[in-house]
Amino acid sequence: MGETFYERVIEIIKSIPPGKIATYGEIADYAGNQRAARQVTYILNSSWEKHKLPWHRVVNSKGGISLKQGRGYKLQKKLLEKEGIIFDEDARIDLKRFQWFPE
DNA sequence: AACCTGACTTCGG
DNA sequence: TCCGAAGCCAGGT
Repeated sequence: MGETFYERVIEIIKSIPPGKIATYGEIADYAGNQRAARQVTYILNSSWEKHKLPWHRVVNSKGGISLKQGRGYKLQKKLLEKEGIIFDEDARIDLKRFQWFPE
């Protein structure tokens, strides 16, 4: 694991396998600061390209996509569905079935 | 240093 | 279950 919260967040996100998803809060938790979920979004925004992060595999605690329509919402949903993830009629993912947990 | 903001979360009614 | 409010973190201004 990396030295800083930032590095650990990067590592964790990179290790989320295809077909699985993780939540912002969960990632912040494993990275060492359970209350820094919002910071995870910041790291995602600023560094997903640089580290080639599978950004689409990160969703909110309700199992839904937080991006707004017109700002990546459709793309994220499409990428996840392509990996086999299923959304219910309320556009939510069944966390019990698809949530990934680090070792 | 103060204030605003966001791809968040938790909790109470 | 479903909001709304309040908590929270840190970068940008």
